[in-house]
Amino acid sequence: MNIKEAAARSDLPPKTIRYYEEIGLIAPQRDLNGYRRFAEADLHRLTFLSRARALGFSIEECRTLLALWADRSRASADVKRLAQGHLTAIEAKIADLKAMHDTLSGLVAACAGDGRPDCPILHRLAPENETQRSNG
Amino acid sequence: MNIKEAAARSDLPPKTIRYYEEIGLIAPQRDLNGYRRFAEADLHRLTFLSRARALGFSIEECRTLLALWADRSRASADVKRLAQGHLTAIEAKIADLKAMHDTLSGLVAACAGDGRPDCPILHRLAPENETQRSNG
DNA sequence: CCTTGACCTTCCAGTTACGGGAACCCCTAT
DNA sequence: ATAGGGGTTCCCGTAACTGGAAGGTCAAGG
Repeated sequence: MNIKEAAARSDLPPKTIRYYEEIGLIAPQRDLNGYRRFAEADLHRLTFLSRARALGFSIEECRTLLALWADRSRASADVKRLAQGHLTAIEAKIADLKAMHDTLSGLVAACAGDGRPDCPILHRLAPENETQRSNG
Repeated sequence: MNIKEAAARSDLPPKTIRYYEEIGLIAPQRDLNGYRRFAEADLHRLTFLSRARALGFSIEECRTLLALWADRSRASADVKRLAQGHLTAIEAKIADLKAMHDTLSGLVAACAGDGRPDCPILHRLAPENETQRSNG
């Protein structure tokens, strides 16, 4: 199949597929006219990549996962370690975002949001009031 | 003060401060020797930026916030709208990350993590099993 | 045979918000 | 004079693509 069908079936944009070839994640054959020809095996790799990316794995993590997937003698411990590391990173990001969210939602709630200039959000950001900070 | 002290007092790296000048967020004076000279007003802007960035506002949002802060006749509604938009974006990111987290933590828990090759994580990513997917 | 339109190709630039490092200048103390 | 610890500019690299330009290919229609 050509790139457009591979894109549709893997749920990845053609541009992304070309990029994945460029960085060596896939290596489809070429037709005489230069068009990429995707075999089922290529499509499987693309689908694998699509799902791994959807779970937030980085490209380099995906590269490792692909290698582990291809290695019939892999240890599941290696996969688990990688996934656990990613999971921990996700948890850290969530914690960061939740802290921002808590602070910001309080400020938004406290802001009148009318035509007057007084605003607790700006007040919180302004460096005059060093004392009443609690977070940030 | 010189850049190092401004950096220490605003809790921003010198590189970041130079970058902020380059993109027009600050405009410190220069000494005859070419060194940047930071007045208190510059430091206030840097501190404001430091806090806004810590709350996750993008550079362009910070630019707007600085303008609103400087505008004594602003409407708090404008600030609130911007903050609310950012808050919504944060909530969307948290939701995405939580979805990843839920899927991934289930898979990690299900993986034996021993020397055997069988692995539910890879199984979930592999495109053979189209049916038993529940989340992607 | 020619054209149109939908494909495909490569290549280059831009995105976000900086960080690293080179090459070089300035200032103070010894 | 020299050593060190400032400062400066400039350029490259990051992650993972996306957009767009310039141009080749292919099937269908007139």
